[in-house]
Amino acid sequence: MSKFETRIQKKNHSAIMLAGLKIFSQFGFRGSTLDQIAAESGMSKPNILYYFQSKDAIYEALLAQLLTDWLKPVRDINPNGDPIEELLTYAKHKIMMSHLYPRESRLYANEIIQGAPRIGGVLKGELREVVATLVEIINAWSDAGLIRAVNAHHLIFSIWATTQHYADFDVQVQAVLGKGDHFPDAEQYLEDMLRRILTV
Amino acid sequence: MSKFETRIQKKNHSAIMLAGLKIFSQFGFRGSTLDQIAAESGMSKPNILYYFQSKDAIYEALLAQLLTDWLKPVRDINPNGDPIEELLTYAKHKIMMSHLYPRESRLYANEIIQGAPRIGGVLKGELREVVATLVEIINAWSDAGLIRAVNAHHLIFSIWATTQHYADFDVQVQAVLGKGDHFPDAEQYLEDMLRRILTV
DNA sequence: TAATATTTTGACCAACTGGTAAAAGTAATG
DNA sequence: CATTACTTTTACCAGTTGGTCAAAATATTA
Repeated sequence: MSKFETRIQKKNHSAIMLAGLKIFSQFGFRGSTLDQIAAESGMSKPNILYYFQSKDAIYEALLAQLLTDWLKPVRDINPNGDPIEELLTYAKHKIMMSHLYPRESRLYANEIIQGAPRIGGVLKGELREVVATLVEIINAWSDAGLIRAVNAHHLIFSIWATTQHYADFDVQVQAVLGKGDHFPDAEQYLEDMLRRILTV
Repeated sequence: MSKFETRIQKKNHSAIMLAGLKIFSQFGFRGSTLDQIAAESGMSKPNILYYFQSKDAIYEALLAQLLTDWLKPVRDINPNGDPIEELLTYAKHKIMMSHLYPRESRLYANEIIQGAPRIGGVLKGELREVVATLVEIINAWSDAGLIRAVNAHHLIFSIWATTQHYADFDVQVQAVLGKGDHFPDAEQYLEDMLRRILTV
């Protein structure tokens, strides 16, 4: 009686989510079609609409899952841990996410670039709160002299920007550096950058 | 006989480009429609197609202009200037571009995120070359002991990522920081970051 | 296995898509 | 002012879009 009971429902539900992620992350919401998602998932269009009420519903389900996954590691930052190691762990986690789940990153980027019409509320609500908490932690660290005095907000933005860049702008990175795995170098650079900025 | 002679042609050509920039930067190529561009420019759809052969043509004209404008400041970096000041000038130029022309940045971001189907060649050609030249300059600087030894490629990526972030993710920045002009703070943070990374 | 519940499909629809053709309207020029 | 060149619009088209519906196919259960 509750959500997604049968094995068929489970299988098809996740097949649609996976196909939707692939298509939406590449073309954005308006640029994606149900036919594409149907083809990608190997299902018929009406069958997809049997599991999701609408194209919107698929997209929103993806975004909801994404936001949950993304906010968690920010909350996991320990105010009592070693400041530089805590931030480094977070940054490395983010760059690993860009490596392993670039499509999720691109889906989010597409949504934000287009003005976040569907998750504007979450940004001004949950995200803002989570950031505010982290900013307080960072400021407490610098007040205690454990890290340099930096603009905490822009520090966070710079971590987001530099880590997500490798997922969102992957094509550009590959064009400049050639094909291959550039994440080890990226991670090393990021670590060096953060240590330099944060070390007193 | 040559391009865009009459005043009407000049006016309408640039009106379409402006409207196209606004629409394409928000919805991406496939998410944008000629009707939207027509409405935005205050012209009829057939009239737009009188000045541009197709929807594609408008988009490609915008991208072409963009790439020219973006590659220039990279080429302007002077190998004989003061290294840190040269890179700082470039970074500040980029963040100013994000401030003044966020839509151009978003147009480009949309194109790249979607796999750069139309400018892949330029990326692997001109962009790659320009970056290679800059990388050599930076490496020469660090070999000469004028700046710290850093991964030049990833230094460049981090400048791009952090500066463009304020245009592409503007909605997110506004959601977190509240409405207002956050570019002065962003620029100051960026300067601090770069000085820290680059100073021997 | 028969009855029931779930899943899938084929045919279809109205709205929208990029684009066309021809004619009407407007500006420039002799 | 008349002719020519340029500009704009109206009406239209074929293909695509998100979505519906009823029937068919399949799975589950008594």
